[in-house]
Amino acid sequence: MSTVSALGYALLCLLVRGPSTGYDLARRLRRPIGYYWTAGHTQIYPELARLAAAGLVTYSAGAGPGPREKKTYRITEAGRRALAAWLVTPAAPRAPKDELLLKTYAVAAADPHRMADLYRAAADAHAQRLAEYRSQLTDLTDDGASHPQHPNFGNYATLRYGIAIEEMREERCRWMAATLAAGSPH
Amino acid sequence: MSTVSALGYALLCLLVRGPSTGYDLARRLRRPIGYYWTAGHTQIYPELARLAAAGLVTYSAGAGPGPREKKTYRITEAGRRALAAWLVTPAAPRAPKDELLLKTYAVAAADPHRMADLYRAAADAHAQRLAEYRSQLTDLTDDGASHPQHPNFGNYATLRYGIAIEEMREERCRWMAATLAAGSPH
DNA sequence: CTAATCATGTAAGGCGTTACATGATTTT
DNA sequence: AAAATCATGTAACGCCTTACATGATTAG
Repeated sequence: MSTVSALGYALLCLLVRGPSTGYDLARRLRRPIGYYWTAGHTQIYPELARLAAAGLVTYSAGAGPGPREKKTYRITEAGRRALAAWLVTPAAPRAPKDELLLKTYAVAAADPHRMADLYRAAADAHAQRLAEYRSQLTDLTDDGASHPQHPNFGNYATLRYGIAIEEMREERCRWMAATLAAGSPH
Repeated sequence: MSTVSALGYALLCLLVRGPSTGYDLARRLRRPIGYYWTAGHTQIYPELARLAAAGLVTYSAGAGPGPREKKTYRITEAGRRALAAWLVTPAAPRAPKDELLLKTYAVAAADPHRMADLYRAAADAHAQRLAEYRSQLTDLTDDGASHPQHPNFGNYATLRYGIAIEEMREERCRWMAATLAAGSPH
């Protein structure tokens, strides 16, 4: 009984939209999925081999640029069924290791002005990412991807989610910076 | 050159507030930190040994309830300095593996009504957690922890952060459920 | 001429979870 | 009598990152 890992399903999520090489999957993982899921090629190649062994993907091999063959992977019918079943399964709750929240818990153990700087820098990083997301959202909206039937609705919905996350985090970081600065006159 | 892991700093974050046994640290990690950082005792005990070897904590041993000695750990001056330095260091950006966002990306590959059920269930889970957080926030506010000088300000700030996260996620999940339902008449 | 891109893999080591192992005291 | 709590550890295994390894083509 071969259980598929979350990474395996992430690859199926990409392959259900079209065939790819392992290299191409690594590239497609970087954007937009890379904002909330990452994997390097060293994880992807062995995982593709496992998916192929389980019959969830197939591949056709040809001449590659390097010393090895280039393999193009496709999702199978069994792969589609496994993906559809996984998609509607509730995720087991996992604690999302958030280093900034950990630092917030112990904020009293460091200099308040230096901590305020940290939150200001984090807020700026969130603002920058927000700008990227918003420009991508404009393109998708122009394509009509805001309708659930549109093939790119998944991209649209994840972006809306991501934007809401970044907005909230930026606001929280600004609040922390302001509160720390106000509470500790220099 | 002993580099301390994030878990090590998490333990220092707890020990800076007071001495604890390894068992007690596991308990204190569950709430409120457990919402955004977890560790079982099997990780904690070896990590405490490493922190002790690095001179960041010390312990006093006594008779325990089981066959082994009970050890009470305390943070050292070197530990306080290391913690303070880490707190003001910007975190390396790590992708926060979010399974629900992955499923959102591939939402088109499953039945829309079943997916709407998934988002409704997730929204309810966020609502339940919100209720817990809000009741804890009330207690802290009554204690005056909303001021940055108060010893429990760290708890207050993390809770405010956590509440903002859960509010945003609940709202996003409700939007997904409603949009999917509206887009696919039964 | 150098760097980036395309393309595929292995190996070592750290991080994290689950299972195994022991045993006294307190609560149900 | 059984279960939960207090208390500390080891071992096996899976996930993930970093480093190592190869080599053609294209862009600057």
